[in-house]
Amino acid sequence: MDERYCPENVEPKWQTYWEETRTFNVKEDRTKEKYYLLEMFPYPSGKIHMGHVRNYTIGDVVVRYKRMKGFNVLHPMGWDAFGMPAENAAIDNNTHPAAWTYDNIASMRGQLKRMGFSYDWDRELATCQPEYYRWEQWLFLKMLEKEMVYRKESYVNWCEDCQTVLANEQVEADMCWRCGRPVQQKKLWQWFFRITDYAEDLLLHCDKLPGWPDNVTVMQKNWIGKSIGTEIRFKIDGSDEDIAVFTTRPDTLFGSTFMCLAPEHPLVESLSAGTDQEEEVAAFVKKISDQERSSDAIEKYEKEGVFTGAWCINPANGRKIPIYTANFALMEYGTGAVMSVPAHDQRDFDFAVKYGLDVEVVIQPPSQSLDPASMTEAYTEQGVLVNSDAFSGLENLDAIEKITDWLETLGRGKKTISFRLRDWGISRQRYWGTPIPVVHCPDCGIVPVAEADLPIVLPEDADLLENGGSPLPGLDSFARTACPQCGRGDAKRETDTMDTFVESSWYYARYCSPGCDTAMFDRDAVTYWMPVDQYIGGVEHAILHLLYSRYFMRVLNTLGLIDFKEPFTRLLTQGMVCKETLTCPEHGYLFPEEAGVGEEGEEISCRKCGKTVDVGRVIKMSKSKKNVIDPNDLLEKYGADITRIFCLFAAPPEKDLEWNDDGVEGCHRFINRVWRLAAHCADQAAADASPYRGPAADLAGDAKKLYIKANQTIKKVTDDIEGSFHFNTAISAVMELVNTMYSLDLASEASDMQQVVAFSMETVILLLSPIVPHFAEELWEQSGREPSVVDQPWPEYRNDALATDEITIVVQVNGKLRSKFTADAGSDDESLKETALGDEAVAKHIAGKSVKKVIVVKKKLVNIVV
RNA sequence: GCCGAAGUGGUGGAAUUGGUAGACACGCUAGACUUAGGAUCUAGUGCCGCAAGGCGUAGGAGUUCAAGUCUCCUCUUCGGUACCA
Repeated sequence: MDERYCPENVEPKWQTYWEETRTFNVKEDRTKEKYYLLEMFPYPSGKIHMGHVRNYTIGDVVVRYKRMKGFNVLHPMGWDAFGMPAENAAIDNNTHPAAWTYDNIASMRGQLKRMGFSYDWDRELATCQPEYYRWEQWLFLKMLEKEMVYRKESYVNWCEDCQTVLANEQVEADMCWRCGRPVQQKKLWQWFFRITDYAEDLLLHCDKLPGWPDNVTVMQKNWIGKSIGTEIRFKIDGSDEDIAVFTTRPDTLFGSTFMCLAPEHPLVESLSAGTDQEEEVAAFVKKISDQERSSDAIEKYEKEGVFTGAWCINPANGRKIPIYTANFALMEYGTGAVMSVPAHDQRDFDFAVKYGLDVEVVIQPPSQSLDPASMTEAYTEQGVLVNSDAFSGLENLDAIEKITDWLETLGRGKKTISFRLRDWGISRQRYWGTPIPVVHCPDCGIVPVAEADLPIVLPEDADLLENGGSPLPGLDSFARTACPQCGRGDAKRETDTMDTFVESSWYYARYCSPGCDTAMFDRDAVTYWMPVDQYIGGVEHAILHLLYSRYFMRVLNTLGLIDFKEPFTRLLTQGMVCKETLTCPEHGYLFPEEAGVGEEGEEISCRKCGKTVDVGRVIKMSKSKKNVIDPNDLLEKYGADITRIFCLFAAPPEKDLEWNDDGVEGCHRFINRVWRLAAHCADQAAADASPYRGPAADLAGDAKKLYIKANQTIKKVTDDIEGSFHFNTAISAVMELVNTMYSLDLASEASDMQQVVAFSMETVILLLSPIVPHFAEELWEQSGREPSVVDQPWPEYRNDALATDEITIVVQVNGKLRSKFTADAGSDDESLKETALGDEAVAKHIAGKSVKKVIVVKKKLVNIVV
């Protein structure tokens, strides 16, 4: 046996063994309970980073544990292969997105294999393969048939200089990231999935996902954002037309003193036409339309608006109020029109102050009297209605329903439910994605491609354009086609591709039968494996990816393709791996080794140019932020197992991890401590002893102590994996057991001690085996057992071997710790109290005071109140 | 802005229903052992103090015999984001 653990010899040996024995390849087996564990598949960016290592290590431990528990475990891996980075890399490196992507897949697959992850590689898939996206196109056609997908006009970021559409990420401070020119908004016809049809159901089931973390379901609920409110119709002055608004505060209707329309609202142009305001309105609309309309960007803009020149009538009191168009009114929410009540809405108040509009108080707080002239902010709390005709005097919460009912009798309003969730726009004016399978015919309009013609293969002979735009519209061999309906030869194929979130919304179902070429998936396989029992991935996907996946399963369910609706039974949202940024003004982001390490208080400087490095914030590691740490260095130096155990030991999985590899030496030492311990045990009589598995009561002394510790450790590790995935505490429990073994005289000739040592050593190996599998296999084999440790059952603990005979009792005086003593585990409260009161250290603190009360907490503490 | 989290030694992190704050590690300080290693072993290590003792879980209030844990307020950091009318 080597002096120390040599990963360079051991790890390839067992990786080959697992591969040759096809240990992790699975089939449907109805005699066994299934367990489907999935980690979010990676984007093939080139190299795996620490976030992947952390994510996949967590999953791998659970998979190996469940396997030992007797489950038939599915653990697949694949590639989320379409997306923008491939296009950017293609332009930068003069290659093709496909070549770049497949190269990256090859090297990342190699890295994952080197980590010893237990994937069923036979099920590997990449979403850029026509065999995969074919079924996505097929589903699109089904959805089109059922009107679950539709077209409408909507805005995209547009760079006039580059003549191309930009993703939000490609817009930096309102400027195009390529040419630095201002970005405009451009209206295009785009495809949308009607996810809002499922808003109610998606919301309802947020409460039926007990295996999901609360923060995720809460975020999803808020994202869907159901609000019950009232739609109120205001008559336009001098016209028969109405403007509908949606409000959750109809109780404030009498206080509405102006109205705001979204700049995109269809009435904005017609209302201002012919008025003095026409030009000003047009200029404002143009200005707003050039601004990025994402919330991040909008925050930067001050609330502003322009009078449209038109007025409307408040249906409650007949008051004539001005109609504005304002940048804070959104076309996507409610009706695109806001009834503004400046006295009771802060945004409206700010706007009213800025433009000198009336403020009318209609709700009075209980204790004070509001005066519009002296108000400095809106009053948004509860109160009693005033200035509201027949409704004055009502509590405002009661008035909500009463005013709504009244409006209904007037024919001017009704109760309405509104969702914040918007339909999912899936069109992307990009090359590297799934082609949308429709044809635009000058005669027939939009015509779906025939199912028999699928897949519509993304042409791989296209060259990316320098401006980053899609080459597809200009590629006649792809874009020109015959109309599937009338046969007309000059029809144009749809050249937009799908949002890459579409591929990731169903890949987990495809893993059940990845080779299936007659359907999206084999129904029997999906029935057996789905839903995913445990999904693991970054918390940054808490909303979009997870919500889209839930939506997709509902679509498949509606189409009769599956019997369930929720894709993921349990969810673990893993924290991000973060890193402090080090930025040189000359060279941009620096890796730590490129920056000179400054002494305390000293400035850090760049090794290349000597300039002072800016030590920035701690942010998530990501390709785009160029601060990824390459796990290869760790892997080279320590091997897979030490990298794995270190990732797990550093922090509990749901927590963010600020990367720092200082602690890795400790894990390295621990592994070698176990290695030497195993070697030592093999030299002892324990090598031949059969592991003790009887009751603790039959043991005494060190043997009993060790036996109890081993049983406690099994319980602790099992509970940690099963319950919370807190591997860090599971590992420290095993460290404690190992420390206990080191502290005892293991060479004792006593046969029961030898049996307990054999049991403890076996326990250590088995408990560590999901975490450091190569290491465990090697020790298992060297202890003279047959491979493989992955086929061993998970160790069981005995309930009669968990409690020790003696307990430590803490003594407090007025809640402050003053003394401790040990007592027999069976001692009753009264005797503990006696001992505590008689304690020397305690006597000092209660001397001269009278004991008012003594609180005894069973087997824990005594608190004396004086 | 909104939604969701997090804040504990020099560092990563432990702490059942409120019940010994700092498990387990890293680092550091001594020492031992050496055919000097990427060792290994032993002891110490929250802060202040010679000590008795006091102070300590982002900050401030509160509830309680007892608060890292519960309540309220404030601050900071992180993730998501499409200005919730």
